[in-house]
Amino acid sequence: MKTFSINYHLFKREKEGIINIFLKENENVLNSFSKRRIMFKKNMDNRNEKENTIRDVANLAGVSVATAGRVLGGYGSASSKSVSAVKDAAAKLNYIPNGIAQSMKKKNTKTIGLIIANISNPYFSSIARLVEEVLAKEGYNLIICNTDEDSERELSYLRTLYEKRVDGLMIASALKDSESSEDEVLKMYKNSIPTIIIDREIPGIDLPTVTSDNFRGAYEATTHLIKMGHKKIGVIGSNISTLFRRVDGYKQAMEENFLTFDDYLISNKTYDNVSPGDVNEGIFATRELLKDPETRPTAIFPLNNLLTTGALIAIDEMGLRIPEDVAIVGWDDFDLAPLLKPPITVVKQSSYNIANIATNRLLELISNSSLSSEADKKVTLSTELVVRGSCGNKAN
Amino acid sequence: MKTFSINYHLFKREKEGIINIFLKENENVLNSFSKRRIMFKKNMDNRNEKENTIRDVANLAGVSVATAGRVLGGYGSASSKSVSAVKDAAAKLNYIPNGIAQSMKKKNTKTIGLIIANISNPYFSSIARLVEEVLAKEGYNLIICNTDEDSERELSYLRTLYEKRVDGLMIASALKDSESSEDEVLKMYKNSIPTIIIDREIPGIDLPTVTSDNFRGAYEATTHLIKMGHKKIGVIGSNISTLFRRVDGYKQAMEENFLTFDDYLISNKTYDNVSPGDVNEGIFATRELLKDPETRPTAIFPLNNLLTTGALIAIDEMGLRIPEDVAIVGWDDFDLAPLLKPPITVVKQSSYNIANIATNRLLELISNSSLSSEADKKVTLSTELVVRGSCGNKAN
DNA sequence: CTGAAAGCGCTTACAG
DNA sequence: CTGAAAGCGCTTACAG
Repeated sequence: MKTFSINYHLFKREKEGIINIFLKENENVLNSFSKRRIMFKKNMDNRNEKENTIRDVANLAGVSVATAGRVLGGYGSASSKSVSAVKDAAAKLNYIPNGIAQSMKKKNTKTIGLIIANISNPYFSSIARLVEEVLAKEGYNLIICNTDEDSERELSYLRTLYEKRVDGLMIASALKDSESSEDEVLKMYKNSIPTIIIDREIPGIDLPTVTSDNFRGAYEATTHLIKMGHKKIGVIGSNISTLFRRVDGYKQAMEENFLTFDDYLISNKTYDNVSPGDVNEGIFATRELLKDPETRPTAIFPLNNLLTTGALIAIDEMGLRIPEDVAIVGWDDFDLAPLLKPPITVVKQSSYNIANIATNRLLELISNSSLSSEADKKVTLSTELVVRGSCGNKAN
Repeated sequence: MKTFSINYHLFKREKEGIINIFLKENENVLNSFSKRRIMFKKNMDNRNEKENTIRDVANLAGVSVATAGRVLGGYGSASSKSVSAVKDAAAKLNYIPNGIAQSMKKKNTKTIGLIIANISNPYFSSIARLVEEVLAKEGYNLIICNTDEDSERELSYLRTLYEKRVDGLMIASALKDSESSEDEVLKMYKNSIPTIIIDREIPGIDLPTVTSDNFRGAYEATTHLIKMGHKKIGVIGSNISTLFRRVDGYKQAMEENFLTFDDYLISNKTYDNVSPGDVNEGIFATRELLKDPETRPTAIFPLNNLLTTGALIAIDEMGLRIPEDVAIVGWDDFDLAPLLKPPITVVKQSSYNIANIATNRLLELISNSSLSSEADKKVTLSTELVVRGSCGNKAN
């Protein structure tokens, strides 16, 4: 029995059909594994063969690689004769430059990473939409990473994005307040990639930030409920740093109005297989909060959009009436809010502004390595309380 | 007045502070433009300086670059002594490999491109969510591109993604039926990047496809409305290829029931500054369709989720009652559908299944260069009519 | 197990 | 205006 030594150069000669002949001749001797490896190599080689490089273009145009590069890349100058020869050749070969090689030399990738909890959350998806739109105009592409509020995953994404040498990073961090001061985390963020933090600050990390005024938004919503005569108000929201700020706003409003709040009114439990702040958390938490007619709050305030959806589902399920049995203020406005019976009062934050400001600052950071006005390194956008009909009025 | 020739080597000596001295000495002579250029160069050099390469790791570990690569990349073998020396060195230098250079050699980028109409459309965002999740487990990142149903933008994205040498492509194409046979388009799609078409077929392009059964979904919904006694049924949806299929399903159902449909019942107008199939199109089209009590249909069927939202908004605005004044079947289920008064009947398609099947096939395509079963190259998933209360019953 | 060297496909400083 | 050559940071076939 013969042995076969299939070396690299043999593969290279695939053009001349050598591998095919080789395969035919020895069909029964080769085991299927090595056959598969050879086929794979063939496929790869085929793929590569199709790919014309700038060298092919230069050859066909009868100029040097340098000149071809100058014409195609628009850098340096070339005679009009060279220009047309190269352009013709490129068109004929259907040449598409290799951006990887370009990135290698130019030290940029024209790619930005966006790290968020969950792209199917309308709040994040509308941010992503706008970020992508502004970025696309400047020639950047967007890589999207879903953390599901898991900081492990966030760190793993960060590492991958660094490896890919993205030109910039926009992060709605899953890091909890306690985690953010760890050394390793800091190291990741402090690496030299221009970074903008959105949606929530990362305590202890000094980077440009664009957030809503979470504290004030929650404070105003709670104050509104109090004005409408509610004294026992429940909030829903677990382990996300934004929500901590909102809970603080709630507490402040309660205290200022001399209202006490028992612990059970602040629902911040996490549930198995439910990521923090998700619809199901809203459903489960609302059920628990409202199940006992004796102790239940007269109003609830789910602290983000998905929790709001969950709360509405649970309330409907339980057959409770809004606002007679329980009033509600939601977080984030949504198209159908005015159509529900009754229409839902919400705290509205502008994903449009967050995305726009953050993206423009990121672009500024990328081109200048610094922000023009250090003064407003932290941008806080005010929220708006949109009063509709879901809070009732127990005051009159 | 002196002239300055600041050459490359001078920049390289920035470490020794030469540029800083140079800048100080000539502060008033340099115009701000050249100062900025010098600062930029400095910044770039600084950035690069920080970046440790595998060469630095090898030097520190006292081994060759090849050995360092073998240890860090996990290919080939190395002595345990080398392994620990290299690992220590890498950790000490906070070494993060350059994925660009790796891609250059390995001919892959571990990146997939997803081309969709609009990531802020819940249908697409839930697809994106799932695609990203499956992909992330296999070590791929996802670049997201919003076309807004504009085929020009789609082609431009395609080109960029080819330049970036993504390993695979998933496309819900904005191409209209008429455009898809153009030569240039075909050329783009026929390039050697593994590609899966989702959501809608591209006529004339023979690539693996995963779609819902749009025809049948619309046929069933229309049939349901007819069974409920509706004879004058309007549909809403403009220039998107999926919607053409749905219109066909509607027509078929109407014809089978010997119902005539005037042209005005098929609302397919486009509006300025409104991308096809968007909420505003739903609002505008519904207003027109329902404005005249004499001619208005007794039921409407908006052909996608955003159009459905728009229709609901318009109906509410006009003060019409569902289903007494107008019945409605929506496309795509949504969390709040059961909570509206009345609950909305919808055609439900499974973004979960589309995303899952499409992603797994793409991964298969990437690793095998072909699909195992050519037979089911085109996968069509059935839809489900979820009957709630928005269709009334004129039949009794 | 290991190192020297080639090469991936570009860009660019240098020298005509 | 143009070409030869170096180099970006890796991987890998080859030869010890």
